[in-house]
Amino acid sequence: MSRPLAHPDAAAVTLAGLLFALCDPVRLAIVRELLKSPAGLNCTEATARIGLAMPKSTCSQHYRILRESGLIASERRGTELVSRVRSPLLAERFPGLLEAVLRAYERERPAAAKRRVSRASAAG
Amino acid sequence: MSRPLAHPDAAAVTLAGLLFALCDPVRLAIVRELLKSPAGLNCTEATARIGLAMPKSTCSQHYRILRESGLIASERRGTELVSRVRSPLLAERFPGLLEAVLRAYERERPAAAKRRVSRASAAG
DNA sequence: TTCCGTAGTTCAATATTTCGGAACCTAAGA
DNA sequence: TCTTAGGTTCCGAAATATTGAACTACGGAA
Repeated sequence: MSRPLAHPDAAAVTLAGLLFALCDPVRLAIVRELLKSPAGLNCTEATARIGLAMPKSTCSQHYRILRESGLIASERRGTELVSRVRSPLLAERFPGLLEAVLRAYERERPAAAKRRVSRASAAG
Repeated sequence: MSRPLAHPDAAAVTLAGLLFALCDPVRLAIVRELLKSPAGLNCTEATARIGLAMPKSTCSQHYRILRESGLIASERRGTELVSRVRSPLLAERFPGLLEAVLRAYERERPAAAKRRVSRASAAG
Protein backbone atom coordinates (compact mmCIF):
# COMPACT_ATOMS: atom_id res chain seq x y z
CA MET A 1 0.00 0.00 0.00
CA SER A 2 2.61 2.44 -0.92
CA ARG A 3 2.46 3.77 -4.41
CA PRO A 4 -0.27 6.20 -5.36
CA LEU A 5 -3.07 4.59 -7.31
CA ALA A 6 -3.15 5.66 -10.94
CA HIS A 7 -6.50 5.93 -12.66
CA PRO A 8 -6.68 6.75 -16.38
CA ASP A 9 -9.01 9.47 -17.55
CA ALA A 10 -11.53 8.86 -20.33
CA ALA A 11 -9.13 9.73 -23.13
CA ALA A 12 -6.58 7.24 -21.83
CA VAL A 13 -9.01 4.33 -21.75
CA THR A 14 -8.48 2.06 -24.74
CA LEU A 15 -10.73 -0.59 -26.18
CA ALA A 16 -7.92 -3.12 -26.31
CA GLY A 17 -7.13 -2.44 -22.68
CA LEU A 18 -10.73 -3.00 -21.64
CA LEU A 19 -11.12 -6.18 -23.66
CA PHE A 20 -7.87 -7.50 -22.28
CA ALA A 21 -8.94 -6.75 -18.74
CA LEU A 22 -12.27 -8.46 -19.32
CA CYS A 23 -10.98 -11.52 -21.17
CA ASP A 24 -9.84 -13.13 -17.95
CA PRO A 25 -12.67 -15.02 -16.24
CA VAL A 26 -11.51 -13.99 -12.78
CA ARG A 27 -11.40 -10.32 -13.65
CA LEU A 28 -14.72 -10.46 -15.42
CA ALA A 29 -16.28 -12.08 -12.36
CA ILE A 30 -14.78 -9.39 -10.14
CA VAL A 31 -16.26 -6.64 -12.27
CA ARG A 32 -19.60 -8.34 -12.22
CA GLU A 33 -19.45 -8.68 -8.46
CA LEU A 34 -18.41 -5.07 -7.96
CA LEU A 35 -21.37 -3.92 -10.02
CA LYS A 36 -23.64 -5.54 -7.50
CA SER A 37 -22.21 -3.33 -4.75
CA PRO A 38 -22.09 0.23 -6.03
CA ALA A 39 -20.68 1.42 -2.71
CA GLY A 40 -17.58 -0.63 -3.36
CA LEU A 41 -15.98 -3.78 -2.01
CA ASN A 42 -12.53 -4.58 -0.79
CA CYS A 43 -10.46 -7.17 -2.61
CA THR A 44 -10.91 -9.92 -0.07
CA GLU A 45 -14.64 -9.51 0.07
CA ALA A 46 -15.13 -9.34 -3.68
CA THR A 47 -13.04 -12.38 -4.40
CA ALA A 48 -14.68 -14.30 -1.59
CA ARG A 49 -18.09 -13.58 -3.04
CA ILE A 50 -17.23 -14.96 -6.43
CA GLY A 51 -16.03 -18.11 -4.77
CA LEU A 52 -12.57 -18.10 -6.27
CA ALA A 53 -9.64 -18.48 -3.93
CA MET A 54 -6.29 -17.24 -5.17
CA PRO A 55 -2.99 -16.01 -3.75
CA LYS A 56 -2.97 -12.44 -2.56
CA SER A 57 -0.32 -11.44 -5.05
CA THR A 58 -2.34 -12.75 -7.96
CA CYS A 59 -5.40 -10.94 -6.71
CA SER A 60 -3.47 -7.72 -6.39
CA GLN A 61 -2.29 -8.02 -9.97
CA HIS A 62 -5.82 -8.56 -11.24
CA TYR A 63 -6.99 -5.42 -9.50
CA ARG A 64 -4.09 -3.46 -10.89
CA ILE A 65 -4.98 -4.53 -14.41
CA LEU A 66 -8.62 -3.67 -13.88
CA ARG A 67 -7.64 -0.29 -12.48
CA GLU A 68 -5.15 0.56 -15.21
CA SER A 69 -7.63 -0.38 -17.90
CA GLY A 70 -10.09 2.13 -16.49
CA LEU A 71 -12.67 -0.43 -15.48
CA ILE A 72 -12.50 0.17 -11.75
CA ALA A 73 -11.52 2.90 -9.34
CA SER A 74 -9.87 1.99 -6.07
CA GLU A 75 -9.54 3.95 -2.89
CA ARG A 76 -7.65 3.12 0.26
CA ARG A 77 -9.72 3.04 3.40
CA GLY A 78 -7.59 2.13 6.33
CA THR A 79 -5.94 -1.12 5.43
CA GLU A 80 -8.49 -1.95 2.78
CA LEU A 81 -8.65 -1.16 -0.90
CA VAL A 82 -12.22 -0.41 -1.83
CA SER A 83 -13.03 -0.67 -5.52
CA ARG A 84 -16.01 0.08 -7.67
CA VAL A 85 -16.76 0.01 -11.38
CA ARG A 86 -16.28 3.30 -13.18
CA SER A 87 -19.62 3.14 -14.90
CA PRO A 88 -19.93 6.83 -15.80
CA LEU A 89 -16.51 6.95 -17.39
CA LEU A 90 -17.12 3.76 -19.33
CA ALA A 91 -20.50 4.99 -20.49
CA GLU A 92 -18.89 8.17 -21.71
CA ARG A 93 -15.98 6.56 -23.49
CA PHE A 94 -17.64 3.45 -24.96
CA PRO A 95 -21.39 3.61 -24.44
CA GLY A 96 -23.01 0.21 -24.26
CA LEU A 97 -19.81 -1.79 -24.32
CA LEU A 98 -19.74 -2.96 -20.73
CA GLU A 99 -23.44 -3.70 -20.81
CA ALA A 100 -23.01 -5.87 -23.89
CA VAL A 101 -20.17 -7.81 -22.32
CA LEU A 102 -22.16 -8.36 -19.15
CA ARG A 103 -25.18 -9.54 -21.11
CA ALA A 104 -22.92 -12.05 -22.82
CA TYR A 105 -21.55 -13.07 -19.44
CA GLU A 106 -25.03 -13.73 -18.09
CA ARG A 107 -25.91 -15.63 -21.20
CA GLU A 108 -22.88 -17.85 -20.89
CA ARG A 109 -23.35 -18.40 -17.17
CA PRO A 110 -27.10 -18.76 -16.73
CA ALA A 111 -27.31 -17.38 -13.21
CA ALA A 112 -25.82 -20.26 -11.27
CA ALA A 113 -26.54 -18.82 -7.86
CA LYS A 114 -29.93 -17.29 -8.45
CA ARG A 115 -31.48 -20.48 -9.57
CA ARG A 116 -33.93 -20.66 -6.72
CA VAL A 117 -37.64 -20.67 -7.03
CA SER A 118 -37.61 -16.93 -6.54
CA ARG A 119 -35.31 -14.38 -5.00
CA ALA A 120 -36.28 -15.34 -1.48
CA SER A 121 -33.01 -16.59 -0.04
CA ALA A 122 -30.49 -15.49 -2.57
CA ALA A 123 -28.13 -13.73 -0.19
CA GLY A 124 -24.89 -15.50 -0.16
CA MET B 1 -1.76 -26.23 -45.16
CA SER B 2 -2.04 -29.64 -43.82
CA ARG B 3 -4.16 -30.04 -40.79
CA PRO B 4 -7.91 -29.79 -41.07
CA LEU B 5 -9.28 -26.47 -39.91
CA ALA B 6 -11.21 -26.73 -36.68
CA HIS B 7 -14.18 -24.46 -36.17
CA PRO B 8 -16.01 -24.45 -32.85
CA ASP B 9 -19.77 -24.74 -32.85
CA ALA B 10 -21.94 -22.27 -30.96
CA ALA B 11 -21.80 -24.15 -27.68
CA ALA B 12 -18.01 -24.20 -27.76
CA VAL B 13 -17.68 -20.45 -28.24
CA THR B 14 -16.75 -18.75 -24.97
CA LEU B 15 -16.96 -15.14 -24.00
CA ALA B 16 -13.42 -15.16 -22.64
CA GLY B 17 -12.18 -16.63 -25.90
CA LEU B 18 -13.89 -13.94 -27.95
CA LEU B 19 -12.68 -11.09 -25.75
CA PHE B 20 -9.18 -12.48 -25.82
CA ALA B 21 -9.25 -12.74 -29.60
CA LEU B 22 -10.53 -9.19 -29.89
CA CYS B 23 -8.23 -7.58 -27.36
CA ASP B 24 -5.35 -7.57 -29.82
CA PRO B 25 -5.43 -4.51 -32.08
CA VAL B 26 -4.23 -6.48 -35.09
CA ARG B 27 -6.91 -9.13 -34.71
CA LEU B 28 -9.60 -6.58 -34.11
CA ALA B 29 -8.58 -4.75 -37.28
CA ILE B 30 -8.66 -8.02 -39.22
CA VAL B 31 -12.19 -8.75 -38.05
CA ARG B 32 -13.28 -5.29 -38.97
CA GLU B 33 -11.75 -5.65 -42.41
CA LEU B 34 -13.30 -9.05 -42.99
CA LEU B 35 -16.70 -7.63 -42.14
CA LYS B 36 -16.35 -5.23 -45.06
CA SER B 37 -16.00 -8.17 -47.46
CA PRO B 38 -18.70 -10.71 -46.66
CA ALA B 39 -17.48 -12.95 -49.47
CA GLY B 40 -14.26 -13.44 -47.60
CA LEU B 41 -10.65 -12.37 -47.95
CA ASN B 42 -7.42 -14.25 -47.89
CA CYS B 43 -4.86 -13.50 -45.18
CA THR B 44 -2.51 -11.53 -47.35
CA GLU B 45 -5.24 -9.34 -48.75
CA ALA B 46 -6.88 -8.65 -45.42
CA THR B 47 -3.68 -7.74 -43.67
CA ALA B 48 -2.59 -5.62 -46.61
CA ARG B 49 -5.82 -3.66 -46.44
CA ILE B 50 -5.40 -2.78 -42.81
CA GLY B 51 -1.93 -1.51 -43.58
CA LEU B 52 -0.11 -3.63 -41.05
CA ALA B 53 2.87 -5.61 -42.22
CA MET B 54 3.88 -8.59 -40.13
CA PRO B 55 5.73 -11.88 -40.53
CA LYS B 56 3.74 -14.68 -42.13
CA SER B 57 4.02 -16.85 -39.06
CA THR B 58 2.61 -14.14 -36.83
CA CYS B 59 -0.25 -13.59 -39.22
CA SER B 60 -0.99 -17.28 -39.31
CA GLN B 61 -1.16 -17.38 -35.52
CA HIS B 62 -3.56 -14.46 -35.41
CA TYR B 63 -5.88 -16.21 -37.83
CA ARG B 64 -5.69 -19.39 -35.84
CA ILE B 65 -6.71 -17.56 -32.67
CA LEU B 66 -9.56 -15.83 -34.47
CA ARG B 67 -10.71 -19.15 -35.89
CA GLU B 68 -10.48 -21.09 -32.63
CA SER B 69 -12.37 -18.38 -30.79
CA GLY B 70 -15.25 -18.77 -33.22
CA LEU B 71 -14.94 -15.30 -34.68
CA ILE B 72 -14.03 -16.34 -38.19
CA ALA B 73 -14.43 -19.31 -40.50
CA SER B 74 -11.68 -20.17 -42.92
CA GLU B 75 -11.78 -22.23 -46.05
CA ARG B 76 -8.95 -23.28 -48.29
CA ARG B 77 -9.27 -22.24 -51.91
CA GLY B 78 -6.28 -23.36 -53.81
CA THR B 79 -3.28 -22.02 -52.01
CA GLU B 80 -5.27 -19.36 -50.24
CA LEU B 81 -7.11 -19.33 -46.98
CA VAL B 82 -10.31 -17.38 -47.35
CA SER B 83 -11.85 -16.18 -44.12
CA ARG B 84 -15.04 -14.43 -43.14
CA VAL B 85 -16.68 -13.41 -39.90
CA ARG B 86 -19.14 -15.93 -38.49
CA SER B 87 -21.82 -13.34 -37.91
CA PRO B 88 -24.77 -15.73 -37.65
CA LEU B 89 -23.07 -17.91 -35.09
CA LEU B 90 -21.98 -14.92 -33.04
CA ALA B 91 -25.43 -13.41 -33.20
CA GLU B 92 -26.87 -16.67 -31.95
CA ARG B 93 -24.40 -17.18 -29.16
CA PHE B 94 -23.91 -13.63 -27.88
CA PRO B 95 -26.36 -11.32 -29.59
CA GLY B 96 -25.14 -7.76 -29.83
CA LEU B 97 -21.67 -8.42 -28.51
CA LEU B 98 -19.69 -8.07 -31.71
CA GLU B 99 -21.71 -5.03 -32.72
CA ALA B 100 -20.96 -3.35 -29.41
CA VAL B 101 -17.25 -4.01 -29.73
CA LEU B 102 -17.21 -2.69 -33.27
CA ARG B 103 -19.08 0.43 -32.25
CA ALA B 104 -16.43 0.99 -29.59
CA TYR B 105 -13.74 0.39 -32.19
CA GLU B 106 -15.20 3.01 -34.49
CA ARG B 107 -15.52 5.41 -31.62
CA GLU B 108 -11.92 4.96 -30.64
CA ARG B 109 -10.68 5.26 -34.21
CA PRO B 110 -12.76 8.14 -35.51
CA ALA B 111 -13.35 6.87 -39.03
CA ALA B 112 -10.10 7.07 -40.89
CA ALA B 113 -12.12 7.78 -44.03
CA LYS B 114 -13.63 11.02 -42.85
CA ARG B 115 -10.39 12.40 -41.56
CA ARG B 116 -10.76 15.86 -43.02
CA VAL B 117 -9.53 18.90 -41.23
CA SER B 118 -10.84 18.58 -37.73
CA ARG B 119 -8.24 16.66 -35.79
CA ALA B 120 -5.23 15.71 -37.76
CA SER B 121 -3.19 14.14 -34.99
CA ALA B 122 -4.87 11.54 -32.88
CA ALA B 123 -2.75 10.25 -30.06
CA GLY B 124 -2.09 6.57 -30.08
C1' DT C 1 5.41 -35.09 -65.80
C1' DT C 2 8.69 -31.90 -63.42
C1' DC C 3 9.82 -27.44 -61.83
C1' DC C 4 8.67 -23.04 -59.88
C1' DG C 5 6.25 -19.42 -57.42
C1' DT C 6 2.65 -18.31 -54.14
C1' DA C 7 0.14 -18.81 -49.76
C1' DG C 8 0.16 -20.42 -45.52
C1' DT C 9 1.74 -23.72 -41.61
C1' DT C 10 4.80 -25.72 -38.31
C1' DC C 11 9.00 -25.93 -35.68
C1' DA C 12 12.19 -24.22 -32.49
C1' DA C 13 14.49 -20.64 -30.12
C1' DT C 14 13.96 -16.30 -27.91
C1' DA C 15 11.38 -12.73 -25.63
C1' DT C 16 7.58 -11.25 -22.96
C1' DT C 17 3.95 -11.95 -19.62
C1' DT C 18 1.73 -14.11 -15.77
C1' DC C 19 1.61 -16.80 -11.52
C1' DG C 20 2.56 -17.30 -6.79
C1' DG C 21 5.48 -17.80 -2.45
C1' DA C 22 7.96 -14.99 0.74
C1' DA C 23 9.04 -10.77 2.55
C1' DC C 24 7.45 -6.41 3.19
C1' DC C 25 4.47 -2.12 4.23
C1' DT C 26 0.68 0.55 6.47
C1' DA C 27 -3.31 1.18 9.47
C1' DA C 28 -5.93 -0.19 13.40
C1' DG C 29 -6.32 -2.30 17.93
C1' DA C 30 -4.91 -4.39 22.33
C1' DT D 1 5.00 -1.54 22.03
C1' DC D 2 3.34 -5.87 19.70
C1' DT D 3 -0.06 -8.09 16.76
C1' DT D 4 -3.19 -8.73 13.15
C1' DA D 5 -5.53 -7.66 8.77
C1' DG D 6 -5.32 -6.30 4.09
C1' DG D 7 -2.48 -5.42 0.19
C1' DT D 8 1.88 -4.68 -2.40
C1' DT D 9 6.32 -5.77 -4.21
C1' DC D 10 10.13 -8.77 -5.44
C1' DC D 11 11.76 -12.39 -8.02
C1' DG D 12 12.15 -17.14 -9.84
C1' DA D 13 9.26 -20.44 -12.31
C1' DA D 14 5.83 -21.44 -15.61
C1' DA D 15 3.16 -20.18 -19.46
C1' DT D 16 2.52 -17.70 -23.62
C1' DA D 17 3.82 -14.76 -27.70
C1' DT D 18 6.88 -13.62 -31.47
C1' DT D 19 9.26 -14.81 -35.55
C1' DG D 20 13.03 -16.70 -38.81
C1' DA D 21 13.64 -20.88 -41.15
C1' DA D 22 12.12 -25.00 -42.96
C1' DC D 23 8.22 -27.15 -44.65
C1' DT D 24 3.64 -28.45 -47.11
C1' DA D 25 0.14 -27.84 -50.62
C1' DC D 26 -1.65 -26.01 -54.68
C1' DG D 27 -1.70 -24.13 -59.48
C1' DG D 28 0.54 -22.87 -63.63
C1' DA D 29 4.20 -23.18 -67.06
C1' DA D 30 7.17 -25.82 -69.78
